[in-house]
Amino acid sequence: MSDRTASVLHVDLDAFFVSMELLRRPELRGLPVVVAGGLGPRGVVNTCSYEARTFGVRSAMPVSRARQLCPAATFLESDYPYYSAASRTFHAILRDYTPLVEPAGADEAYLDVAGSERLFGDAPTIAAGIRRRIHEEIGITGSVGVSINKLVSKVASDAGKPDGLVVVTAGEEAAFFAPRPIRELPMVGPKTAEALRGLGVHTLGELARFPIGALEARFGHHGRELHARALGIFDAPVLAGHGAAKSISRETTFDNDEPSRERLRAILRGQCERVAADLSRQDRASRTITLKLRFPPFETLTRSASPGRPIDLADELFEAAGDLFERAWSEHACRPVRLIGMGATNLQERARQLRLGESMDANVLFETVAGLRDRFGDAVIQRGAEIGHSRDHHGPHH
DNA sequence: TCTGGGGTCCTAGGACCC
DNA sequence: TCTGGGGTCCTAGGACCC
Repeated sequence: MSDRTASVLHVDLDAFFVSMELLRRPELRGLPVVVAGGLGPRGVVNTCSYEARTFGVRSAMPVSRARQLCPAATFLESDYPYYSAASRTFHAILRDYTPLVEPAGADEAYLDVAGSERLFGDAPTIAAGIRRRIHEEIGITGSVGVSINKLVSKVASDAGKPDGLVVVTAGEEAAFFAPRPIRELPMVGPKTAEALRGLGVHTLGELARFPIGALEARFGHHGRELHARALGIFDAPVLAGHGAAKSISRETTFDNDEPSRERLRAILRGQCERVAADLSRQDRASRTITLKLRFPPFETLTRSASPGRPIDLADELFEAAGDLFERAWSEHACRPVRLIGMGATNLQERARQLRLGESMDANVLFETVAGLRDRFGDAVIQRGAEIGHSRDHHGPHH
């Protein structure tokens, strides 16, 4: 069948945040542990230990639900600065084997080792070496899938979790996929899975045998793609690096729905400053600004505007986002807001120079603030109007 | 159960241009 | 009169991923 050799690896750290917490809290090993982005009333689970999973706890689940399912679990708040050092070590290990490393988040990446085999051995040998080094140098376990493409390697590493190595030899892709449930295929989320089950399709083998025409009638172009993927066919190559960002955004969900126009505007202003700082560091400017509002119970709207020229300063972002906010909010009768956010999209390289007489002080200030927030977290510096807000109890006190 | 925050990609309709 | 076809940009929303 295939004359390609299996040289694509997907490497994934196991229950990354929880594994890192267990390193410094070994007394919790073997117990249900849940790490959540926030422990407030609207927090959701980031990662949980395999012991917690036996109670039905899952990623992206509301913390309130996780507490019901497993009241005995230890609940911890995510500590991103602590995890990021391990993440850098992880990616550095991978780059020791090939420059062809495509990061896919803090705790996973794809590698193509076709050009590295003379130096380091065949792909399964390299996979074993990577797993050993992750364990020795970070102290946690990782899983690896090896196959001819990114899709099959991803499914393979998931199948081996935790602490697994799964090799799918060339030509065996469809057979490896056939018995697996459709939800294990990347691109089949809750909605697509429900629609497929409605067609009587529960496994990837059933999906592969389903008539393409019927899939296209139901899912459009999506249908043809689903069918190909069910057979393990996937062409996108491993691309080094992560490329320039296509959008930059910040959003905030309130513990209690926020009714105050002034406080909403102040939060929005802070978000514009953070986005402006990111734009500045990446030398990018935005041609489209998007405002996001969510009203209770869970009704989300977005409004966007494209000013005539690319913009990148906090004042410019806030001028656009503030206008969008005023219009959208009054359309919704100034109801209390569950979430407010803004984003810069349609990014392009920033060509602008600092104009004579422009407020250099303000730009220097913003970049200083951005640097402090990088090192100590977003809560370290806040505008006066943000202080005393309901979400502050998450942050450090000064 | 009651749903974070940061992203990517796709669709679909309408405006506008040739 | 009352109408083609293609291309591009913009906006709003939604599915999906980590």
